[in-house]
Amino acid sequence: MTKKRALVSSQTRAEPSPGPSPEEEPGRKRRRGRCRARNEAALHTLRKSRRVKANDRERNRMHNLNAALDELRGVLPTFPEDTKLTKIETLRFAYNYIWALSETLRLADQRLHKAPPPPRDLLLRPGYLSPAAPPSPGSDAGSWLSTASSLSACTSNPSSPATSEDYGYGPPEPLFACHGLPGELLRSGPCCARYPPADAAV
DNA sequence: TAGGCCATCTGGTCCT
DNA sequence: AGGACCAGATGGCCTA
Repeated sequence: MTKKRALVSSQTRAEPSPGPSPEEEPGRKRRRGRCRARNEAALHTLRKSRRVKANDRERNRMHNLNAALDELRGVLPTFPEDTKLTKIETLRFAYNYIWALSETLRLADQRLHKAPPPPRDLLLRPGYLSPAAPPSPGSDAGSWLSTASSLSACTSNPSSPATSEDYGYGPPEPLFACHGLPGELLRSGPCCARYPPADAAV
């Protein structure tokens, strides 16, 4: 494993602390030079040990970060279940997933308050819940609903970001496409994050 | 073999 | 001063 290998290497790679040179001789000037050499050696070992500590902390920090990322993976539905999303996929998918969940809540809330339900044929339209353009947080769903007809279900590829925008704060990629009602979205939509089912297109 | 993903190291910067 | 955070560099592993 890379991790173990690197761990070992970081431990073994530590250079032996430079001791006093063998050709040291007694004498005043020599002694001063020896002091300097010792100071430098001490400084060197000090720096070295600080670096090693810093490396250790950094490694630990990244492990914590990865653990958090794993937890996030754990709550994201994928298909097959043991699919491991990459880091970037996990983050972008989580973004979309949260958006989809809140959109579902909003729709449910609308219905609860007797708002006219969206036409069923619209709900059943392929890609209804797969915003190709932006589920930007707080945005109105209407904007992307209008583009729904141009979407194809489960065709996006999250692992190949197309533009530099993908890494910025621009609209997220459509990591999944959903076919059907919001409930179905929650159950099966995001499974398309990585392996779009071939029969997903309705 | 090229490209993607990842872990680690490292030096710089900011904060406490 | 020391720790946290960050971004660039490097090298290994895996897959198409």
